[in-house]
Parts: sequence; structure tokens; C-alpha cells
Amino acid sequence: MATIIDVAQQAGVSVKTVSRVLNNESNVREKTAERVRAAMKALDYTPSTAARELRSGRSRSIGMLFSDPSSGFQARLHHAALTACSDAGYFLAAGIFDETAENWRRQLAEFLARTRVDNMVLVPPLCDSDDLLQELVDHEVATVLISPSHAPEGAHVVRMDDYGAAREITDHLLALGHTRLGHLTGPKGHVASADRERGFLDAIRADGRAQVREDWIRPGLFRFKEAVAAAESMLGGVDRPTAIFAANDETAAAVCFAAGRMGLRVPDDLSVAGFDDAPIATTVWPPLTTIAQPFDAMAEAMVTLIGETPLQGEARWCGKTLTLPHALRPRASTSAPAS
Amino acid sequence: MATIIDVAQQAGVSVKTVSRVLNNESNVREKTAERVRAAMKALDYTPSTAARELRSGRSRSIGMLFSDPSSGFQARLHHAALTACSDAGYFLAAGIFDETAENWRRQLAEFLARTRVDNMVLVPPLCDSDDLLQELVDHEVATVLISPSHAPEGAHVVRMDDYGAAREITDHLLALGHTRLGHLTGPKGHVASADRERGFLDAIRADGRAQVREDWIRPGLFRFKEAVAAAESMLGGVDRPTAIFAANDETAAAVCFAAGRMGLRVPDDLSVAGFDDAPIATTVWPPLTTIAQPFDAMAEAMVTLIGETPLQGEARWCGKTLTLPHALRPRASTSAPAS
DNA sequence: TTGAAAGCGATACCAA
DNA sequence: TTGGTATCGCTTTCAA
Repeated sequence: MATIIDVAQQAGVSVKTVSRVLNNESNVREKTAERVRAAMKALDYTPSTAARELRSGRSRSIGMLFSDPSSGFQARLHHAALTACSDAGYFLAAGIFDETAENWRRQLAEFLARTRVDNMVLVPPLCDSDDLLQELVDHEVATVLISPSHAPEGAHVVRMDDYGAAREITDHLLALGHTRLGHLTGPKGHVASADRERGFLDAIRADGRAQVREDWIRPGLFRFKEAVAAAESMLGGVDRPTAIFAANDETAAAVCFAAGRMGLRVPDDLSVAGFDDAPIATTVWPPLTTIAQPFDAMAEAMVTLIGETPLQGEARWCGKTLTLPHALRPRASTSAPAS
Repeated sequence: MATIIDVAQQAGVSVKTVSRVLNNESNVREKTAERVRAAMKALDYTPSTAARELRSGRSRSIGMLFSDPSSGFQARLHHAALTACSDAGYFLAAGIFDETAENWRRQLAEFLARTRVDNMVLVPPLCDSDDLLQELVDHEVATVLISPSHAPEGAHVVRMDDYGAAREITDHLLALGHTRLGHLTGPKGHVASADRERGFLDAIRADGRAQVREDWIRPGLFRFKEAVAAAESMLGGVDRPTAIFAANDETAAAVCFAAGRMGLRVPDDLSVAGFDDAPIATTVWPPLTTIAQPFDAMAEAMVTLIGETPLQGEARWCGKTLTLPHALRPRASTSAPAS
């Protein structure tokens, strides 16, 4: 494997000049830089990460902590982060972290010592732990929070607009002609699903034609079983909604399940919309109309933010908030109501 | 952060001795080693990965390539690998790899150059690409294959016993008293699901009481929609199975869905069993009886194998095959048939 | 704008 | 069983 010395010889310059080109330092004549780049390509040169890290003290790794990597949300974010890091030449150092463990501070210290990252990404629900963030600040680790409930000082935030997305998907149902709309909410205390409920309500009120029916807003709690029960009680009588928006895709699938059990066909007799564009949205039949969270864009934004964050100084702790655009995915589970 | 020199001074020995302790070399007097370990603990010393990698040329990273990280199987393996690596002090360098891309060789070379791993783990379906394995051998990268269709020369294999697991879950249904058993197969060419079908058939034949009914063995193809159709045609007549074993959990969920639509209750009117213990197995209601793949054990085995693999020499290419025990997870979706 | 030399923190080789 | 010293590939410092 070629080293920086080989490149320097090939290009007829000093190693320092090669290093300058490698780090995009400005004070290199363009012609020289060109020659160096050609030499790199000719020798198929890749700089040694180990050597760079050793000497510079800074690592090309970004830390990412998961509390429950089997959760679909975290897994998808993980994947997106992997891709984004790989594209930007970073390394993703993922770790499992148990925030409820007695010795979590020690766990964290070990992770930091082993990986030597100086940037960290926290995904829900870890991103809402102020203690954890404080500990990271104490370790001088700059942090990006993904979709936190609130935006604390001293951390960057990357999020999507749950409220706006919920309005949009509700508007989609209204535009199809539905005026009898039900909603399955998420768990209490889950800020994103509170936003989704608000979006649902505001969309209906803004539209004017439909009415908010308190008994058609029920807890789905993000759980299949509870959602089936809620949907069944909502769909039981003759006076029932023609469309239901569930706060996530699992509970939307549960609505389809309940509808099937009651002899209602989706979407002919009942339109169903979900949220997240989780794998289940396209495994069930019919596939679910839903909101795709901008995982890829979030991951890219996070890498960009980290790239812009200086290694030290005041500016390191100036948090920015980025809100990324989601996408409505209309699929076969929603259609105009039967007249 | 403390360095090896600090530790050496604190312990009153040379750096080389500290290095020996660090690497568990045998030729250190136990008393000296003890003193060194005490010094390490006192100084809260963590060796610099960068320096170790730079000097030794070997990396503490294990590469893992995914073709589709959103697949549940790959995601769960990824998680398990993450935990196992973290426990064993390795780093997991995960990468997205597109085996169908024109320039896959270049992709691979870049991954290897950037990560400098000398051990790689391949998960399905990548683990069945002989070209990829050959390329890794050419790059001197020792490889562990997870659940490959066949065991090629020059790679370790870690797998589970799909055939035995299918027999076991079928025996579970037989033991409950079912004699009318249906099966939803996976896609053609998917070796694991062919094994599952064989296990199903052999269990029935060995039992003797039940009979194999060709028309109760239908393609589920691992897809919800197809599985719903297959289940509906199987359950349509009065002459229908009292239990169905689906080759994975998604299609087992589809069977529940179809049953609900036809007014059959699970498990009272129909027992349903799946395979994989995927998230959907516990999201749907009732939760599915299924087979848990030994992801954690596989990941640990993979790390152990890699730890035992020498860095060079003939022994590096002697493949071992490890078959790990699965677990039957009896849940509410199966019960004795109504008499 | 460019280069020479020192050194990051560990391991390897050879010597004691 | 132990220690001294060169060295891995790069960045940093200082000088030209």
C-alpha cells in the first residue's frame, strides 16, 4: 500500500506538500496540487486513518449511541448514518448504550476512550436525556440530537416537522373527500405523536367541512393489540369514520387487521393512513399511505453539521436547528370514500 | 489521557513490558504483570487504537458488508454483531455494498483501503457470492460467512439449523394435537426455506398420525400479499387445516390477517406458527409462536472465530463450520385444536 | 509557497 | 524475564 512518501516522490514534492493537498490547505499552488493529486491517483493512494488520528489527535469517527437498535426508527437512522458517513469519509462508531444502567457514566467514558470520537449523535429516546448531554459536554464532545423533544443549549438539532406532516396527510384524506375522520394517537409523553395529533386536529378545523369527533380519537399507543381494540370500538357502530389516520404504521396495520375482521375492505370501505413509512407499510396489503421521514437527509445534515463544527472554542457549542422536509407517500390504503 | 509511558513509569517498568501485558504475552512474571495492571487502572489508561493500528498494521476492526440493511434479518445481525464486537473490544466497520453494481470490485477495494480490516463478515445474500469471496481472499481478508447456502473453501461458516428448527416447531404443533397441518413456503432458491419445508415434511412423516397434504403446501414467498392469498385458498373450504406453519413471521402474520378476514379466530380456530422471531411476531395480536434465530450467539461465535484466526499462514484459510442452537418460542398463536 | 525534522503512542526486533 | 531503540504514516512546528 502506497504511503505519503511514495506520493511525494512520484509528484516530486515534499511530504508536507502532499499533506497540505490532503487536508485542503489553501497555500498550495494549484499546479502543484494538481500534480500531487495525479500522483495519488496513479499510486492508488489512501491515507492511513490510524496515522492521521494518531498524529492529529482528532478522529474521523462519529459516535452514535443507541438504546434499542432493534427499534425500527433507530435501525433506519443507523443505516442512513452509515451511508452518509461512508460518503463523507467518516467512520461511524456505533454503540449500544443503556441509559438506565447504574454505571452509565462509566459506560460512556469507556466508549469515548475506546473510540476517541469528538462528535456524537444521539437518537430518540437518548436525545432527551439532559444528564447524558451534560456528560458529553463535560467530555468536550460536540453533539447532534436527532428529533429531540426540546432543543437544549449546546447541541445541534436535526429534526422533521411532525406537526406539518400530520396536517399534510390529513389534508390528503380531506382532499379525497373524507369528512368522517378518526385518529389513533401514540403514547402519552411521546412529543412527536402529540404533534401529530395537533396536526390532525388543525387540518380538520382549517378545512371546515369535517368535524372533530372526540370519540373518534383514541389511544393506539403504537401497539398493535391496543390499536386493534381502539379501531374495533371506533368501527363498531353504523355511525363510523370513513378514514383513520394512525400515528404510526404498526397501528395503521392494526386498523387494517381490525377492518378485515369486521368485513370492511380497505380502501373501499375504509381509508387508512399511517406514519413513518416503516417496513410494515409495504409488507401488508394494501400498502399503506404514510409519511416518509427524511432519514437520509437527516443523516447527511448531521454529517455536514459535524464537519462544520470546530474542534474547540466557543463556536463548538453554538447549536443550530435544522428541520428537514418529509414526504407524503400516497399508496393503495387510501381512496375516495364510497358515496 | 494517559499513555503507555505514564503507565511504565507508574509501574516502574519499561514500556515494552507494559506492551507485553497489554497483549497478554506469556513471558512476563505474574507479579510484574500485576503491578502493571494496577498502574493501568490507577491512571485510567486506555491504549490508543490509532497507535496500535499504525504500528502493528493489524486493525481492531471487523468489516461487515450489507446489501440491504433495512432487511430485518440483516439489521438484527448487525445489532448482534455490534454488541459482540463492543464486548470483545473490536470495532465494527459496517458498509453498504451493492453486489450488482458494475464497479463492485472498486467499491470493495475502497472499503478495504479505508477501514484496513483484515477480517470480514458476510451476511445473506452476500455470503453466497463466490466472486466476492474470491476477491476477499485475493486481498488476504479472512472471511466469516453467516448462514450461507453452501460452505465454500477458505471461509469460516456460522449458521443455524433451519431443518431441525422446522422439525421442532412442527413437532410442537403435532404435540398440541394437530393432525391437519398446512405450510407456507418461502421463495424458490432460498435454501433456508427449502430446509424449513423439508423439516416440516419429515416431522409429519416421522409422527405418523398426520398426513402430508400437497394442497396445503403453498408458496408464501415471504410476501404478505401472496401469503394472504395462499392462506385464503387453503382455509376456504370446510376441509381445512387446523394449524399453519409459515416459513417466516411476515407470512405468518398474513395468515392471521386472512384468518381474521374469514371469521376464524387465532388460536381457537387456527393455530399459526412463524419463523425468525422478527419484530412483527410480537407486534401482532396474538403474538406468534416462532423460532428465534441465535443472532447473539452467531455474532459471538463470529468474533471468537476471528480472534482465533491467525493473521497469515495456511491456518488463516482453514474454514470451520459452527452450527448454533436456535430456540422455540411458544406464544399465544398456537394451542390445541378445537375438538 | 515550500521543505526538513520532530514526534504522536504504540509494537517489533534485538540485546541483555 | 526484561529493556532499549527504531519505526509505523502522518501532521505540526519552524525555517527558508
